Amino acid sequence: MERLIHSIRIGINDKIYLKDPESSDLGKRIIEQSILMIDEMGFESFTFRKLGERIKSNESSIYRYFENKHKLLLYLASWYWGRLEYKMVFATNGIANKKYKLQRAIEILTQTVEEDISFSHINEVLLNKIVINEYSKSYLTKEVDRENKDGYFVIYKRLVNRLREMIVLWDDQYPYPSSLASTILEGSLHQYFLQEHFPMLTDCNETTTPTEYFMDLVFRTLKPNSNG
Amino acid sequence: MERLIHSIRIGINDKIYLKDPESSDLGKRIIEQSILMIDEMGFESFTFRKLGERIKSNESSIYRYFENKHKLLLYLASWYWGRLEYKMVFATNGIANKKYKLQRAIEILTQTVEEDISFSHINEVLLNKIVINEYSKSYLTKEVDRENKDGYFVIYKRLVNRLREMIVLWDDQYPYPSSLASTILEGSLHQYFLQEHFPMLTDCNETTTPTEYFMDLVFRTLKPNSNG
DNA sequence: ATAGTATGATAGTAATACTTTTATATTTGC
DNA sequence: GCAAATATAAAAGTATTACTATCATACTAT
Repeated sequence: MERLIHSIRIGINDKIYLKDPESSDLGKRIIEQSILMIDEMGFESFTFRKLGERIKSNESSIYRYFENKHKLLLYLASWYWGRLEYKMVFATNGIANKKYKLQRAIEILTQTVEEDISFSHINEVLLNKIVINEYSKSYLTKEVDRENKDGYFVIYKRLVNRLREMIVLWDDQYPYPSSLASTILEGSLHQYFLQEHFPMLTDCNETTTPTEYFMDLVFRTLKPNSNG
Repeated sequence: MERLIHSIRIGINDKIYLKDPESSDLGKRIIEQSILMIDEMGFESFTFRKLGERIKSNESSIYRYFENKHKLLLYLASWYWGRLEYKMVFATNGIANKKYKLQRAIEILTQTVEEDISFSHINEVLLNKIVINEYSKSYLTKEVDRENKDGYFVIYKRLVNRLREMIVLWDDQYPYPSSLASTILEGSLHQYFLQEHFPMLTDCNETTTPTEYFMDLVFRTLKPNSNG
């Protein structure tokens, strides 16, 4: 089953890139090394020139794949959310018990990637760290509405919506299922960030995970609906 | 009372600036116009050169007040959180009823600034919008630990902690008061952002506010403790 | 064998994020 | 009221960023 997960290709909006990085060796090196570099130096300090030096390729060649580093971040984020969506759908598919289904979803969505078990060029542990530290920057821009219209955030939106649906399934009387779903996804990244940099602002630590916090929060908040 | 609020000076860590912008006319123009410009063009496009042109001053003069635009953002954010802290302390001070106290705090912290009633150079409505759109960028950096150590986020941390204390006051059995407090503050900004740009991901709209959502969430989650 | 496509090397441009120097106002201390 | 100190302005300079353009070369597909 793990092998099956790894062989799945994530369908990313092809407007995000100029040339599909999955289509060539250079493209894959761009993705592989950009993940390592953004993790190391942060998104602000990361440049295509530096990436070019690292992969011993030319800056201008990288520009043939991505317009700019912002688009590359959107690509990485889409890949990450697509992967998470797949994991969630896989893990919850066929579960009849509504509570258990929602529990499994929350589990998957609020866990960190602990080890990179994939054989691909994408280091999922580091990609997870990048999403925690940089994802907000991909939408906190003046271009967000145009890019949203162009479908750059579809996967993320679909994921929030899937979670929302499971919330409604368990409690169809709860008035804020969309807000709760978006709070779980965004808040989970935030709790991981706080754990690392502002431990005083969170109860999450080595022994308590964001998963436990959100699991508790959700099931204190929701009541099972009448139809079981 | 409103007048009293306005006459309060926010005590901002003096390491954030090189020269106190409150100490001169030029300093105040820098703050005043930077708020307008960051709101207009977004933090990425905003530069000290452009600000210099706008206030008809010299770029190098602005650099005598702030090392760079990142520090300026930290200054604006600190001012905003300091102001909010003051409003919250003022609004909750002396309330004996623990539930009502917490309710008032959540109300203050999750509301937007609707109109700029102050007579100062700081447009609080726009500053509130800036915090929604840009605050995350001030801490999602590689320098966050050093800057945190230097005390650049003390006001925000103190605010989260004050909220945490009121949560504990109402329910001292709840295991995640810090996480809940940080979720409310951060999540509230996020819900406002979603309302504006991703309405499908939130239940907040013209008729339902983030305040209602979080008020409901918190009081579904917490149970009053035995000692009233 | 050749046409097409991908990549590489080099150079160039405009803007950014500053720093430095020097000149000119303005304030303040006596 | 004057000198000294301080604040601001003007101008120029530097390194880096974020690209774009041109041309050469290599590899690939028919």
